[in-house]
Amino acid sequence: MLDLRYVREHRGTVERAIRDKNVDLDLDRLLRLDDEARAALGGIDELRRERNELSARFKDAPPAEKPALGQRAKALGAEAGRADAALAELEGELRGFQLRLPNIPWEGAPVGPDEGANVVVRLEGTPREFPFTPRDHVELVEMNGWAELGRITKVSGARTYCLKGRLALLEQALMFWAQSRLMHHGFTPITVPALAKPEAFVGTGHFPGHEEEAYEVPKDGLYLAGTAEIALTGLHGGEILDEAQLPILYAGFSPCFRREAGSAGRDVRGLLRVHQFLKLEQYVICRDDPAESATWHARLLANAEELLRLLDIPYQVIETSTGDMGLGKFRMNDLESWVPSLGKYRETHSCSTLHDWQARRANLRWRDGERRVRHVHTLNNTALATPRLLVPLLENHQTADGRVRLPEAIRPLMGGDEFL
RNA sequence: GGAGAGGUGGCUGAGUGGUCGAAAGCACCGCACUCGAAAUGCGGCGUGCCCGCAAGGGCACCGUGGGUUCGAAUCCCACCCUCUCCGCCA
Repeated sequence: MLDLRYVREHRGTVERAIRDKNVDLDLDRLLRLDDEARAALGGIDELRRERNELSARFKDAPPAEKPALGQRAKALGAEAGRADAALAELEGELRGFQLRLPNIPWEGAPVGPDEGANVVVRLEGTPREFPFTPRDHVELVEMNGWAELGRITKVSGARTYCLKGRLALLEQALMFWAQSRLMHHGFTPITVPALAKPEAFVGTGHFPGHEEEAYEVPKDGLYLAGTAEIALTGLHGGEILDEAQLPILYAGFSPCFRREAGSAGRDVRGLLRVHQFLKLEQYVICRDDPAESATWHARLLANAEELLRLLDIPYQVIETSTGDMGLGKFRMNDLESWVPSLGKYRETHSCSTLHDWQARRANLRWRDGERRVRHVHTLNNTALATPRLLVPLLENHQTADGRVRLPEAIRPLMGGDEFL
């Protein structure tokens, strides 16, 4: 969400963001609604002021004047009430527009309508040359009894899975390992609910717009979140944080649910794109200083890269284009891990800076040295998501006989064994 | 699921339907005292929006939404949430 005053005063910048982010939004209409709403508000305030004035006189007024005074005050109040109802309608419409206002992307973002405009900024690690034909992760998992991929659809439908045996253990080991490392980087491990109220989804910017991506629990008015970001943004929502509390660094762990509506037929095989998964998310709330949030952006990315490096997974860093980064993002970098069976890099991580766009929606603020109240900046980045990351992990480290060599970093948590 | 209690500013906690955006204390900020600190004293100290260059002015908000009234934190209704006890459960 953008400040309407900002929109009024930086119309050109907002127009460009709308265009670059490929957003369908009538800015003229928005500004017109804003004008009307402010004009209406002025009138209502004036009516109420008069009403309040009459009411204040009522008590000490001569008894003879009271009926007339009361009547006039009541009439003013009723008029204000009617005007207010009309204003509420205006504001409802205005808010609908306001919620779809995109954040202003940073000047370094490639401009383009979709992921085709994304830029590879760095390659890290070298994809392994296999002296044999590498198997894909589904084969590896099946020949080792590490999952139930077919059977479980009887129970839970497509895009669901069971991890079994040592792979089930590895998932937990990876999560524990990543959480520990982040803790040493100063992040507070925190587990959060996947269940959340729709307001929380509005707070992050997932609603309105991406309702189709979330599972709904209508009986209780709740939705299942596809990321810990939802709960973590809401966690401090409405608060005014003290400067001393900042930055807040969370390593949020949660089950994640995604309906994958619109990706029917894509990645249906295996563990790459599933409806339910586990994710450890780095999350930062900091002061609204662009230099500071830029520093955190770099650190989040570095932390995620460190984990990938320690797991010996080759990856590339993507600078996401304006059209692909999403409405609320200021900047977004994806990490894509090498998947041998596909012969390409696939997204396993996403690092985003939202500036105060989310903070405005979630009403998340801090008080600065001059005791002024300001919105915070928020950032989030995948630290580790499974089972998606298991795909490159298994495939990159497979041996000719179908075993998987564990990266050294994770061996201590897997009984010191070299192989899974 | 059953029974009860309660939701007021960062916290604790007052608040006869009118001068209450809200006492008091704590916390916090400024100043004084001090070599410095503590203690003490004085002053300040909610949020949002609108108008204004500013000074300042106005409106709204005491869980949420309705209602009664000239006037609601205070009365009425509904809902939400929290806490305690019982039941059930991981």
